[in-house]
Amino acid sequence: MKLEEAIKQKKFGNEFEKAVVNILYTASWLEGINIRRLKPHDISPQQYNVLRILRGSHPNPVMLGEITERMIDKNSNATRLVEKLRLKGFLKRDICKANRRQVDITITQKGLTLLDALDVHIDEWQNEHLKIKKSEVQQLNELLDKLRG
Amino acid sequence: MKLEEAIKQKKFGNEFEKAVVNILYTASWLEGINIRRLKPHDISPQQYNVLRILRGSHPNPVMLGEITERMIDKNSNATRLVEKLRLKGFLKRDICKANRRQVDITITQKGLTLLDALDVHIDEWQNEHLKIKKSEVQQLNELLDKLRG
DNA sequence: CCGCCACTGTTGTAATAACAACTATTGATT
DNA sequence: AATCAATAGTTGTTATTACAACAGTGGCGG
Repeated sequence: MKLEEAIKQKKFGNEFEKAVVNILYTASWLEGINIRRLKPHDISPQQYNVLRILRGSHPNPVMLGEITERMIDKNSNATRLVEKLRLKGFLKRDICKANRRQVDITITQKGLTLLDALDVHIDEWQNEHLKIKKSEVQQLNELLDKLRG
Repeated sequence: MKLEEAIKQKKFGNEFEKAVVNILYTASWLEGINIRRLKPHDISPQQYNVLRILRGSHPNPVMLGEITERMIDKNSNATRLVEKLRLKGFLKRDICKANRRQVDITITQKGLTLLDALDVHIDEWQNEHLKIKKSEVQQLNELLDKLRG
């Protein structure tokens, strides 16, 4: 759907302004879809993001600060996200013996199983919601990378 | 900057997954820049969004529900955003006489002045942060519109 | 009219974000 | 070894979000 219809705005100051609104709107739209996808599993998009970072370096642990650096939304508070996931049994937390300031986080089997379950329908999910061809989506990725400089 | 560097992730399941992350990351990045731009004026991005909607139909009022429909982030609670802006004197609220369920919102001169002040440096702001050519940004807008279906 | 349902906003709440101040640990310097 | 700055996380606080329940108003069929 055209952005103009989605937010019922006829015109924008210029294409750049429109792009800013378009990105923010599309992100909010995706976030909503994502929340509904994750809700049955009782995790938030940020918690999902943490688990995926952990899976990426499994079986090696990731220190807390690195989680923050690698999160999509850097404003999330990794300490509290990790604690919530720990309570649900999706990861474990260990104080690093070599450097006791540091906290090593490792995803558990339960966490891996959850991610696997979420992966199963990922293709359908993409086909259902992302109405764009593969060549176009590549181009989109390039443009977004370029925009950020 | 390439997304892979920004979030230190080497590879993605496919280009679609990467696009989702890329859009969310870029939106979070833009949101951060926007917060810093608006902070000196003591308003949030959502409050800014409301004021711009109101300016769009000024001098005609906009009913509360229409504000919600037209907001970038539909999850914001328009009642409370409007109340905050009213307390700062940027808009006025009137119960519609023809239909007393309805609340008509109108931007005030003070609100218009604030938006004008924010408009002044908008071109510089775009040039400083959005590292992309006009033809490309048009393409980006088309791709985002298409992606949402 | 009366009852009912759809419409328009409001309010309550628990969870989360935003931001800053704080503690603990380490390494470097003298 | 004592001091100091830098590093790594934690905690506190206020504001905002997400979601749902609620209340008032208007329109319409009987």
